[in-house]
Amino acid sequence: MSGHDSAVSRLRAQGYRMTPQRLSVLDIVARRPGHIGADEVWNLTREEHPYVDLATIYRTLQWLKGLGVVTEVIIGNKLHFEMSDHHNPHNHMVCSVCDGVQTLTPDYLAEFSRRLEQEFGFSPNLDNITIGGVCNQCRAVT
Amino acid sequence: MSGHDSAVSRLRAQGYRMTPQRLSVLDIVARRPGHIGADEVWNLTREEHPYVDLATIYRTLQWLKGLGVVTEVIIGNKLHFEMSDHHNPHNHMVCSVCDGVQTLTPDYLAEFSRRLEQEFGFSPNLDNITIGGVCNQCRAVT
DNA sequence: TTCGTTTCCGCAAAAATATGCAACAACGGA
DNA sequence: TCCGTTGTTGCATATTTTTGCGGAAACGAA
Repeated sequence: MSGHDSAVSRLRAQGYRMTPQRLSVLDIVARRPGHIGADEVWNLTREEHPYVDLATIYRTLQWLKGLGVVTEVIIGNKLHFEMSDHHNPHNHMVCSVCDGVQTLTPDYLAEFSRRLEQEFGFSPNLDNITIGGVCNQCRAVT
Repeated sequence: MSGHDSAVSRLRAQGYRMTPQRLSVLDIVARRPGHIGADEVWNLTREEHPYVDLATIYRTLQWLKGLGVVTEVIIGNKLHFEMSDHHNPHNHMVCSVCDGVQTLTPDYLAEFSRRLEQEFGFSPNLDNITIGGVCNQCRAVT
């Protein structure tokens, strides 16, 4: 059993049905160090359950994202996912040149977030935010 | 002539070819107060040029975005665009409940941006960033 | 004004993601 | 263990956005 057992029991406790599809998706995302694309999740899932539909993958991933179990990272024009680590929460900086990903503790965004809340009453959800830009190396190449 | 003349001459000066399609897209986005969806740009463009292809709309919009002429706003799962106003630059907060949009001066992001640059050598591009979350009213309804 | 170069566009198709609906199956209760 | 309820899935299809390619057109040069 991989490190997503607690997530599974929590979801079950919340009344969600843990289907083989969902378990498989969770397992695959948890196994992967770093992020994984939706298409790749599908391919890997089908090795175990050849019948799963791609729509189910997308639905499951969005569902897990909404529950805070996985985090979405936008790389190029594609969605990637990784397990949310609530002990080590982080955001992502994605280089638009090399598609490289660096992580960032949410401390960097805390002040910003607090001000939006205070000054506008707007509750930002920054969990899945991806910061685009150009990384050090790619900028140097120019 | 609408307020995008300067943009047109600047683009022309930079050596880009100003085709009727591009002029039309620019005109439509400039005319619209606030943001407009890609599909709607297409519909309006076709009233003048019935033959334009949707692909051209997307290509043109991405091109203008890259040049800083228009700003992208992600609303729900759709892309919207508006003229960049360099005298009054702003970002967007989009409510995930009501899809309402509020604007935000980039001052709020300046400190954050500066730190990414200094501490990671990462140059974020925050021009087109959209902050998701829940607005005051929608939170109250709960 | 015509010509040549080079960018841009229309078309077709693909890629990526989302959704409606009927059939199915998870899980608590009998 | 079996059943019924109700949340989920598979399937088909829609929607949104992107891309490759060959022909068309913009714009500077002659």
